[in-house]
Amino acid sequence: MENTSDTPRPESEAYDATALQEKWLPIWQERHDFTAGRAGDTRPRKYVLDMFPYPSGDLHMGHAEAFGFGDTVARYWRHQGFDVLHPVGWDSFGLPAENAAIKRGSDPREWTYANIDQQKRSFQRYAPSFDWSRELHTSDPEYYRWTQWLFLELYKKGLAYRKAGQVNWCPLDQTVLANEQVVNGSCERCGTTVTKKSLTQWYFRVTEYADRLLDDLNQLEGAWPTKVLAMQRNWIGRSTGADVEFVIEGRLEPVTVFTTRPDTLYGATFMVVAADAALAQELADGSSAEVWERFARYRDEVSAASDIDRLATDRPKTGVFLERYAVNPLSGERLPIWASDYVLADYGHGAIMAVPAHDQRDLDFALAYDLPVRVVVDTNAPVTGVIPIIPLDETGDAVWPDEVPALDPVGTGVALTGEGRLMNSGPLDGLSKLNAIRRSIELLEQRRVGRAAKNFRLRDWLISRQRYWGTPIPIVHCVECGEVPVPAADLPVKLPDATGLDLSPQGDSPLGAASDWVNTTCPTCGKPARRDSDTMDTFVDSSWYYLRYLSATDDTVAFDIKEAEKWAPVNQYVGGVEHAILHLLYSRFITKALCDLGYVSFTEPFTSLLNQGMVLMDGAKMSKSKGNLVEFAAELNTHGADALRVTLAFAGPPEEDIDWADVSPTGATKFLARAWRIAGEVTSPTEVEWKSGDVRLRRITHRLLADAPGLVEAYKFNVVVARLMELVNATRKAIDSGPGAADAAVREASEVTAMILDIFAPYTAEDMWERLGYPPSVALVPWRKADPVLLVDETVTAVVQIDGKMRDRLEVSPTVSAENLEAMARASEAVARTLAGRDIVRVIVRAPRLVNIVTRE
RNA sequence: GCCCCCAUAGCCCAAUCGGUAGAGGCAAGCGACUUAAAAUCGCUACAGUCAGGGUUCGAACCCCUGUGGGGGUACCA
Repeated sequence: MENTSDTPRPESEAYDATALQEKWLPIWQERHDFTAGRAGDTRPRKYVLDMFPYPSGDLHMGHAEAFGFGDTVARYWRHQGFDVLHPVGWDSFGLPAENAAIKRGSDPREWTYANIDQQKRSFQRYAPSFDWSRELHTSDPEYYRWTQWLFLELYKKGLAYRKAGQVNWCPLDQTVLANEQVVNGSCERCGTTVTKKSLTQWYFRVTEYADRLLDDLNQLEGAWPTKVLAMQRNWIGRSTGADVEFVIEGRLEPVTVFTTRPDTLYGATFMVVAADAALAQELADGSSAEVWERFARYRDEVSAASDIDRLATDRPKTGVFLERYAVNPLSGERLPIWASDYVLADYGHGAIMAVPAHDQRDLDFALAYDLPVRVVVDTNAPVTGVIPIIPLDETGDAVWPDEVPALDPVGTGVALTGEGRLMNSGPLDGLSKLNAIRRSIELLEQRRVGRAAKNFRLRDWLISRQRYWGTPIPIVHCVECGEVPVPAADLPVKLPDATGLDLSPQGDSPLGAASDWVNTTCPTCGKPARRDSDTMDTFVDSSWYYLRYLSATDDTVAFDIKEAEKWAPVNQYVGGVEHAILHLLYSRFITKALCDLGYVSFTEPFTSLLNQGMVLMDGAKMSKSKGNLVEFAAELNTHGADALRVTLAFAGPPEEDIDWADVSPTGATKFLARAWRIAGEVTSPTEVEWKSGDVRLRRITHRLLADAPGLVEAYKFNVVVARLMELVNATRKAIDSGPGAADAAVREASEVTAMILDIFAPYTAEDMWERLGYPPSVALVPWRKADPVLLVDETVTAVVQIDGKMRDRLEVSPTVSAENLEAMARASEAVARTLAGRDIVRVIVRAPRLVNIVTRE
């Protein structure tokens, strides 16, 4: 290869991004520099992971951003001397492939793998430093075999089970929908209003881990975005209170209700059961024929009601009186029982005690049906430890209200939910809310009619899908033996060929029609049996993929425990906030389950998380229909990978959205060209003595070497790019109007530019490195140590303030003493002038930066 | 309704611990080079930090209230 560093290029030489890509890509593909975990490698390890892409169409700008950031982190750690595992794969099962197949009458496999080919080619040009030897596809039998293994492990532990339940149902597509496929109460595909249907489905028992999933979030504080932590906490939604048993007249078994306010038990004036719960039906069955009929009508209305109706929280409350009664376990009071849809069948026990005075929903219901309302907490009474907020007037005096608000929820229509003192509550009278909660639970426990309890918003994870393109559930249904797990030796249960199968939705999994496949023999008794024809939610595939990368080519285990010890958990996870709840929660759950099963020794899969923002265009999410789509391929062709990556990194903090209309890829190209040109202008030899170089330029170089690690680790990529621009500008100046191109500091600056630029713009950096006289690859160059001597300036500017206002500046030594600095400040002419006629009260000195003289007139 | 985040030049964004409001870019203007243009190089201008209050010697930064924007969630007892 021609060495260009000693022959200055003509001025007209142009930076050509495309040429650099074509030059270096084949060389890199030969070198495999990013293979991680080579035998004998003793470097410390880092695992940097991007959320793997779903292969639909080509890569888009969102991919460009996320994978750009992930690669910046990966390359950075490599420069810092780590053996970095940075793998990539494909989340290649899923509905879009199936939809495309139905539309064209083709095989989802073909569509998927064709897209993967295209995305892979784009990726290679974009040049993230992936270890391609670990590439995986969740739709490969060699992958989903281990997803099936995972299912069976959970099954053995009782964490995978089948139950009948209400599921989202699209009446047009005749299929079950995942929660995330229901958008505003409509099917995301056809727009039909989604209804509920009762079906027997497979679930993972996530709720068993609810406490740990919630509590362990504290470990991630500071390492995950606060927003994601908040979303997970809300989603899990733990609430504490009590289970209270109510005897039902004419029924043997008491009914248990959950409440967070057992203190208000004496204020309960009726009971409500969920209209779609079995209990409601049972109570109606035991009532008069008239009630039974009214209830049946109401129940049918409710089940036909769409999610759209349910979404309207302000719609009037409805319900049916069942003409049955419950007995309050503390007061002995007789409470009428109603059925209503504002009580949810699958939360708590599907029944509540209604305290209309202190719960807004109960109050709304009571007002709608003219039910009694009894206040049992005096929210005007002062409570120790609770500071009442009294408004202040302009002079700072307290403004006491003319009259205390009346305790009248019926009149105001507003329930009293605040702090207060108990009243009308027998043994609880006079207690504060908190103490009354405690006391009421004691009373319930003494009388064996209740106990402290907690409940979660989180529900078990429904994993069955009536789809073809997913991981088959490895269970055989036998008339004799029931559910029988497929023996490990028979895995994988491979998907049958799609040809000849009707993939269009008809309410059953298409696999059920593949008679050669579905009909089998029972592994236990050998009699004819049927395979489970559902496939798993693709979130199961992605819940453990980070472990498969560690043993991607091992066909004996899902992942090697020793490899997991070495690499996992993931040090840096990068991906979109759209997965803030589902994927991350599922992955956390699976990790905890695998920990309990003894396969891993950690409980959290991703120790730190970066959520990149979205790439917008003209303030809006990009879409073809809006006509504001920025095509990744087109941008890549026009500007090249480096300029694209620099543009995205430079646009702002990575977690914030980027409006493509606000940024300038041509600006990025200009910067890259300047940096690259300088590398060609350097005339000093590679073995030049750094110390001989221009100190001013060296200071800038070394400050960047010192600051960049902290900036990268704080995800301030935009600042690092800005600082690189500053360095390049300074180098340019040194060449043109300073010590000139032959100065050692110019070479040093250019080498450091190339080394750091590699984390954003690998092609340009690699070519600079060559122009500077070195062989590839700049990606493997160790981070150069900043010289501490160069980090200290000869002089610093000290600011002299009087009463906080800047009055003078002094050039002082960075080691100036507080006494000297104060004396210099007092000696300043500008200071003396301002100080005339004022008494000095205090002097605050923060050497060497600041003196503040505080005065009094 | 509840929860979370954000607000700094025309625009995108910086500002380690509370200590000089400006690092960088875009757009703009001027100049050098050029027969000219592009490219390149150089120079210039532009805000007092959304509003109001508080704490402090000192606030873009901490606290309170409000406004505007974005996101999450939705009858969870």
